[in-house]
Amino acid sequence: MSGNPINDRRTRRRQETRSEIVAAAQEIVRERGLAALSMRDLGERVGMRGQSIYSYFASKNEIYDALFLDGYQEFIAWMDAATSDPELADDPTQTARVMAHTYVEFCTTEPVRYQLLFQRTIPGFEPSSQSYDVAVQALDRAREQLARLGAHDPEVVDLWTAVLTGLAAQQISNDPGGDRWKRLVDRAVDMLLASTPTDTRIEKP
Amino acid sequence: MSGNPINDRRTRRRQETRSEIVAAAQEIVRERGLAALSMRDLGERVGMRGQSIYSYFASKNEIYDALFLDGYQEFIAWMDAATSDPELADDPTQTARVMAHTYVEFCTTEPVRYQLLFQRTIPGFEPSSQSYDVAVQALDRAREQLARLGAHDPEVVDLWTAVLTGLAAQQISNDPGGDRWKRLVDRAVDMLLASTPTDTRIEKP
DNA sequence: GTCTATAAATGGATAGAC
DNA sequence: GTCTATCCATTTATAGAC
Repeated sequence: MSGNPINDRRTRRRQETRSEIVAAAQEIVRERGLAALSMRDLGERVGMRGQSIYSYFASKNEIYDALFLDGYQEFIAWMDAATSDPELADDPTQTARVMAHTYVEFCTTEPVRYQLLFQRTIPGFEPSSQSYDVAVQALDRAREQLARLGAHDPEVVDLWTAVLTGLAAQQISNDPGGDRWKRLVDRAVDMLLASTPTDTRIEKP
Repeated sequence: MSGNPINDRRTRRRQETRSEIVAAAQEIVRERGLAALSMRDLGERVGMRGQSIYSYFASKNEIYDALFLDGYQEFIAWMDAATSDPELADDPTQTARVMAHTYVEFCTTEPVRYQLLFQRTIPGFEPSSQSYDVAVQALDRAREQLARLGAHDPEVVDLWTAVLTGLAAQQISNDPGGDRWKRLVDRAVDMLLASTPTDTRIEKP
């Protein structure tokens, strides 16, 4: 990019500090909720005054945006890791099952992330267009995989996302830390598969 | 209670004002979200200073509690109205279908209420024991109705609530004002019914 | 790049006059 | 029962010294 080793070093340091700040922000919202993030606390946790954060992020919304982007990148990583098993390549049904488990686990292990990424519950926050692009791309990829089960019917995909989101939502708000709804994932998948007529599925090549 | 007509009148007036305040609070949260409720704004909307509200409610949490209680009473009213048709008395399947539609409609017509009653997303708010009792009672009644479909298996009920909550959640956060998920309710009910083996259902008397 | 100082707004809650 | 006055805490963000 620049070719100047001094500038390179400087921007690298800067990126490191930005990452530190985002990591600290993640800690805070995990412990106290999305709304409880304040620049003071954030600064304190990262070892500087709250005002100094503004040297790295122009506003609090930019911090939320970084969390949002980070969250979707983690989401992609989770899904990729779960579906990368070569045995799944020819088996869309099993792939869908694995994805279902991964999605619900992803949501319930970090409820705040679920809220930020999938529920859009933050008062004045809108993701930047770059972050939004990543989000759309991540969700499209997941939906595309599910669509292989019922290619002729987009409603089937919506039904899948609703069922899995519902399991996560109920788990988070009515049995946090438990598995009352998480353990129903397989049953839900069976139900969804049964309701998708085989003749609408794409056959193996 | 008192027998004193002057005190009666006074407490009646007082109750009227309390109701006015709760109604105004409902307006505010509907327009601007649960977190945006402030005593100042609330006072302004009801025609007094924010501080004067404290003559009726000891704290802001008491206002949330009144909204919570009110919301569950509305929930009961919706469910009763929807299931009071005498033709449903002998038909648990059709009753479940009607309840499903009513629940999703109830959640999506007032997302803030869904958030307050079913998602517990308010920072420091815990319902009072009285309000909590009403909530438990309301949910138990609904679950009891659904349980008639799969009496031997409480997991079936949890699956129902998850699916319906998921439809509402997706509708609210991904297509507010539309019907992309609402229109899948019948399909979801069919799917749920199909996954509940007939031999586990309670037969008509 | 981090600090101090400070602006400017907001919000919950209490005291006491009327 | 409602008001004024006020306290106190919190928070986002900017200006400017170092």
